[in-house]
Amino acid sequence: MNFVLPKARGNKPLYQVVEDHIRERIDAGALVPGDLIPSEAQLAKQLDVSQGTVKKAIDNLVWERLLFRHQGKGTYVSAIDFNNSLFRFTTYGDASGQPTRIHKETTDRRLVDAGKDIRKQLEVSDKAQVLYLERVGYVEEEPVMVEYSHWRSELVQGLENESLHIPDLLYALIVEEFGVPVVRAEETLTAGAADTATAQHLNIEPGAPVLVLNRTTYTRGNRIIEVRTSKGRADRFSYKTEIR
Amino acid sequence: MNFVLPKARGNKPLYQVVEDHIRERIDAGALVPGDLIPSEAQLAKQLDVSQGTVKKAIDNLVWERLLFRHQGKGTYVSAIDFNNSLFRFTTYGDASGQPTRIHKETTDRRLVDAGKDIRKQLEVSDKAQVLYLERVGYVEEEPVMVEYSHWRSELVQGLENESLHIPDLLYALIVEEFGVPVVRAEETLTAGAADTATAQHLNIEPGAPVLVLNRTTYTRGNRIIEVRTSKGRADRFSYKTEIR
DNA sequence: GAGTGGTCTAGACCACAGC
DNA sequence: CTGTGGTCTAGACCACTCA
Repeated sequence: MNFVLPKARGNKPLYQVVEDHIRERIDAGALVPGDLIPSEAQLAKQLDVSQGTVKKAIDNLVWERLLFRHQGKGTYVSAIDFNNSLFRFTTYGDASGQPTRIHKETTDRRLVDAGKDIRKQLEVSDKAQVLYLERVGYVEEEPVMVEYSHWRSELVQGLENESLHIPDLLYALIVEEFGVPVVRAEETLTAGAADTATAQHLNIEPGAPVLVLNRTTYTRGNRIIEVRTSKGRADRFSYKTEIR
Repeated sequence: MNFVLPKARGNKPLYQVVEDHIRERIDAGALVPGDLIPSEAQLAKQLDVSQGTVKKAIDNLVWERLLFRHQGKGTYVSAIDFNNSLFRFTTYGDASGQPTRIHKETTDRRLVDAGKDIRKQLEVSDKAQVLYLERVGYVEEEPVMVEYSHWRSELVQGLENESLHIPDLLYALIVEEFGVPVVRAEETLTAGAADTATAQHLNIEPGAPVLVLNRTTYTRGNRIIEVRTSKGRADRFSYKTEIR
C-alpha cells in the first residue's frame, strides 16, 4: 500500500510531513497503542522518501513519546504512561527517587447527580448522572492518599457494578474492558488543607497540609472522560526536578 | 586545536563520545554560558569524525538544553532558565498559564552561624558563617511568597552589604557582580503548614497550607552555592503539566 | 538467515546571518 | 560573498530478535 504525501508542503520539511502522516494514521484509528507500525524501509518506499528522513520523523515522534522502538523488533505505538504523573510517591531515605508502588482500595462507587462544576467539565447535560469513584491508596498498610474521581458514565457502563474488580491500574481496565483509549491527561498540582473526610481516610488531623492534584483525562478527539482530585499526605509526597 | 578522543570507547557510540567531549569543555570552564562553540565542520575536523555525527551529538545536547542553535550564527552554550522553576505563579482566571511577574523585597540579609543541616548541604566547615537572605514576593502589593536562602559567603562577598541593591532576578547579580556562573538547580516541591514567621509575612493564619519548594543551586564543577526554601500561599501557586 | 532498528559516513543543496 | 546550521539522500556496516 503506497501513499501520496501532500504536494503543497508549505515550506514544511519533509520529515514533518512524514510525522503528520504517521500521526494521522494513529488519530484515524488505523494504528492503535501497542501496534507495530511499518518498518523504516517500508515507510520510505511507501512514501517515496529516504530512510534517513523516515528515521528522523520517527525520532521526533519517539521523543514525543507517541512511539517507541525495539531494536530487532520494530516501532510501536505508545500507550499513555501515568508514571509521568506529578503525583509520584517518594519514600524517605530512598535517594534514587524511585516511585513506590501504591495499593488502592475502592471505598465508594456509584452513579450520582454531580455538581455544576463537574458536569461542566465533563460536558454532560444537567440531568445526566456521572459515575463517582473513591479510592484510598496505601503504602505498606498505611493510607497515604485519597482520590475522588468522576467519569462520563456512558463511556464506562458497568463500572459502577460491585462485582467488577477494579485493579490498581484503573486505566488499563478502561482501555481493555470498555475499549476507551486513554490518550492524554492534564494535571495541576497545588497545596491545600485536609477536609474532614480526607483527614479521616488518611488518619491525619483535619486542616493538616495535603498536596492536591487535579487531573483531567482525555480520550480520542479531545473528549474528556474523567476529572479527578487526589489528595496526598504532604509528608509522603514530593515532586523533584532539575533546572538547567 | 585538535583533540584526541578517548580510544577505549567501551561500546559507547561515537556521538556520545562527542557529547562527553563538549560537556567536559563546558564543565572545565573553557566554554561558559553565552559562548559560541566551534562550528559543526570545525568540530568534525578537530575530532576526526563526520559532520553528521557532530550534528547528532549537538542535537542531543540541544534537547538537554545545554546548548541552543541559531541558524546562520552558530551554536551557543545555554544559561540556566529559572522560568522552568516548579514555582510559577499563576493568576486565577488567566487560562493562558502565563507566569506573572513577582516583585521581591529583601527583609533580612546577614552573615549567620547556620544550623548543621545547612552547613552540611553547603559543604562548609563547622565554624564558617554563611550568608542568610530573606525575601518576600509580592504581586500587586499583596505578599504571596517568602524565600529563605543560605549562600556560601566566600563566593558572594559583599552581598551582605546593605548598600548593594538586590534586584528581583538575584541570579543575574550573582553572575555579573560576583562572576559565579549559575549552572544548574534541583527543586523539590511539597506541601506544608505555615509557620508563624511565614504566616506573618504572607498575612495568613499560622498552620494554613503552603506550597514548599526546596531548591539547591549549583555552579561549575557541581559545587553548591545556595540552598533555598520558598513558601507560597497555596491559593496563589499551582503547577500544571501534561501527560502523554 | 532475514528483517528490524542503530551507527556512521560523504556529499549535495537550502536558508539565514552578517560583513 | 562566506560561514553557519537545516534538510535530504544513498549506502555501508553493526546489533538485536525471531523463526
